[in-house]
Amino acid sequence: MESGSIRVLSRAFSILNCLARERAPLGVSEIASAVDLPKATVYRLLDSLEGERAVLGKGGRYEIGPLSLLLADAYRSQVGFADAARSALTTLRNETKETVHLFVYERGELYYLDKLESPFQVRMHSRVGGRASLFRLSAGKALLASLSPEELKELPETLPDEVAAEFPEIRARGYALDDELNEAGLRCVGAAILDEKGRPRGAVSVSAPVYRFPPEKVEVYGLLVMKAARSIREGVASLETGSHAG
Amino acid sequence: MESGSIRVLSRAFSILNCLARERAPLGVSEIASAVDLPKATVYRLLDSLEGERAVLGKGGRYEIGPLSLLLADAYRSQVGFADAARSALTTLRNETKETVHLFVYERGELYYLDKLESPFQVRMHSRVGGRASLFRLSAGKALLASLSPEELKELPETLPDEVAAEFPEIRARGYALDDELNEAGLRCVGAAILDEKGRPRGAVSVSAPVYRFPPEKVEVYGLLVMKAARSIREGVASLETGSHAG
DNA sequence: ATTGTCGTTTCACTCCATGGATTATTTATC
DNA sequence: GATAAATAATCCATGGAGTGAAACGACAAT
Repeated sequence: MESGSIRVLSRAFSILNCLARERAPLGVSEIASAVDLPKATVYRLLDSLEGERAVLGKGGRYEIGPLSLLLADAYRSQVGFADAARSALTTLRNETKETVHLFVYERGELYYLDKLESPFQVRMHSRVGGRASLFRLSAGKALLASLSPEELKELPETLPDEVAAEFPEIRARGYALDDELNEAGLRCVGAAILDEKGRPRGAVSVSAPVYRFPPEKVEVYGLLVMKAARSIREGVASLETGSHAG
Repeated sequence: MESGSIRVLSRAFSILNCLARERAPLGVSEIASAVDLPKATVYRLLDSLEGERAVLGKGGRYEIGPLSLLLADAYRSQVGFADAARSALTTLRNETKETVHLFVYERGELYYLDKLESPFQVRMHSRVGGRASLFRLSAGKALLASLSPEELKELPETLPDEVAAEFPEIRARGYALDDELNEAGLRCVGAAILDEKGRPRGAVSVSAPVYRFPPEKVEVYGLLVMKAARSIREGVASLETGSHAG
């Protein structure tokens, strides 16, 4: 249990997280057993959440409600580069014809902010809004390589040595490479999005199955990813530490 | 006060709504006065919300957190046509070079689901996730025109006669027109997105200032909007009443 | 008809959120 | 750099608000 956590709230959010995971309308009993709470309690919480439009009740079945859109839109505008990144991502996807990801870095953690799928149908089970690994993804490693030593020490998890060993190479190239580290048969390159002070705010990456992503393409895609990262930074009026929305 | 509403929850969500409105980091005191609650209470709620990643605390200032992304992504996938619509929206925007909106219809209410801005810089103060008027927007009227008489009676608000009077025309054309009704100097056309049973699930619209949207273009844009609505429907594997995500 | 399941409602109990007061910390002013 | 003002963070006695077992009603399957 966290330090200051109001029980009703953590319960309510565990229901929301449950609904977000399932992505399908669930009944009260299903939810109750999933979050391990009495039916009556879950029912009351759902009722209350529905009043806030955080969930949507459809004849006894519940799902995530439209309030989420409002909040996510606000979050995106706070991040600052989310909107500006859309066109850069589109370009990158069109240039590579592969799946591209946008990440945002918040308080030592990396989150999927957006993605554009490859036109080829290949499963990539990344989920927008989910937490991403700083150590296993190319985007994460590219981001870490641009942190100061002090910032590296403040990370929630300790930095593995083998990741730190890659930093000189990443800094020299400008992008990070991930060779089937995260997932077998998948290769990706990622670059950090830096603000005006050189601090990382997020990252971009291109991922593809190795059979479409041979070693000789690494350099090509690497440069494209860097170009995208740069254009995202430049496309934003201000990427100051306290970026406000217009 | 709603029927079954847990006080802590409605307070927590009023804080989230407040942060979403402001779109800038706020201090505890600012929030407390905005939502009219004691500072200590707001502080505790923020602390708890931060633990859930629903808000993000940055040195005494708080903003919406990344959990919103996860929830919104789930909501989009539940809606079913949100992802499929992206490419149809892009096409529509490129064809018209004007701002296009995507709406979702839920329980008698219309919500902004997505938008693509015109390359021309004209302010259109729509906010993704916000509620949209069923009676004043072309998209709303197009949607209403495709509802059955029984469904029309179940609407949260009573249908104005002048709106109902437009239905025959809208049904004949296949799209609805809004002549500066919603906002002076703004014209838009909208079409409903129907599922396999002919029930409306959402709508698409094109909006432009009248000086770029003369009467002779209404028919052209109207047909394009209809084409987009149709392609969104067809782009979705299943738009059944209980649409699940893959 | 019967049984089982699930959503909904009830209500007495008690636990937990409450908020005024206090302290710590940061920011502004001279 | 000392003082003051504002704000964030902490504490704790209190009672009202959330709790959940149980009962009810609706529906489906057998």
